[in-house]
Amino acid sequence: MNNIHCKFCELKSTAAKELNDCELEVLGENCAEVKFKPGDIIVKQDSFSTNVAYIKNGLVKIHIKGPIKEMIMRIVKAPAYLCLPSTFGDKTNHFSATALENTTVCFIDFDTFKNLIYANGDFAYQIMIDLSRGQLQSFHSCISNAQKHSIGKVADALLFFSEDIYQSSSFVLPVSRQDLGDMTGTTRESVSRILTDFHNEKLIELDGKKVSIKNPELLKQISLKG
DNA sequence: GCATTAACCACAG
DNA sequence: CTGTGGTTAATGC
Repeated sequence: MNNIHCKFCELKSTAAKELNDCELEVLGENCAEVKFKPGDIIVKQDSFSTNVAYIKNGLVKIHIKGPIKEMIMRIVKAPAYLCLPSTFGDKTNHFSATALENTTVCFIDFDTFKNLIYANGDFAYQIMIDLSRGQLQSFHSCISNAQKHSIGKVADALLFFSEDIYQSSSFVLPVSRQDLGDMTGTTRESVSRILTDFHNEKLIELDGKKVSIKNPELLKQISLKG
C-alpha cells in the first residue's frame, strides 16, 4: 500500500496547513484515500466511527434517518472535515454521508488525529473554527426550517446551491426533488410545484435539474420573508 | 365561512 | 424519479 504524501497535497485543510513536515509525514502514514462515485455511501449511520473523514474534493450530503423520514442536514463541499462530531462525540456515526459527485475522501486514523490536536495548538484552533462554523450553520438552518414557509425554504436551497456550492447563477442540481424535499423539510410534491411556480414567475430558468437564477433579488426577498 | 398553505394519495409519463 | 390533480386538515382573516 502506498503512503499518502500529505506534505505535497494541494488540497490540505486550513488546519493541516498548520502542521510541520514531520507531522504531515505521520498524518500521511495513517490515512487512506478512497474515491467515491455519486450515490456511494461514505459513512453509514449507526456504524462505528473509527476514523476522521476529510473530503479532499467532491460534494457530499449528510443525512439522518428520522422517526418518520429521512432528513438531509447539510450538503458539504470539499475541502472539509466530515465526521468530527461523530468521531469525537460518540462511538457510532449519528448520520450517514453519501457522495453526490465524484468525491475523494481521506480517512484518518483517530488516534493520529487526536495526537495532532494535543501536540499542535494552531492545528487544534483551526479545527475549533471549523466546528464552530458548522454549529452556527446548524442554528441558522434550524430556525429557517422551523419558521419559514416551504416557498422560502426552497428559495433558500436554490440560493445555497448558487452562492455557497457553485458560485454561479446557473448550475445543475446534484440532488433529486425528493432530496430537495428532505433538505427543506417539505415534500417532493411541494418542491416540484414551487419550482415550476418560480419558473413561471420568471424567477428562475428550469430544465430538469438545470437551474439558472434570473431574479436573485426577488428570490432573496422570498427567502427572507419565508 | 372562505381563502391559503401544504401534506397525503394516486396515477401517468 | 417527476409532474399534476384531487382531497383534506390546519390556520388566518
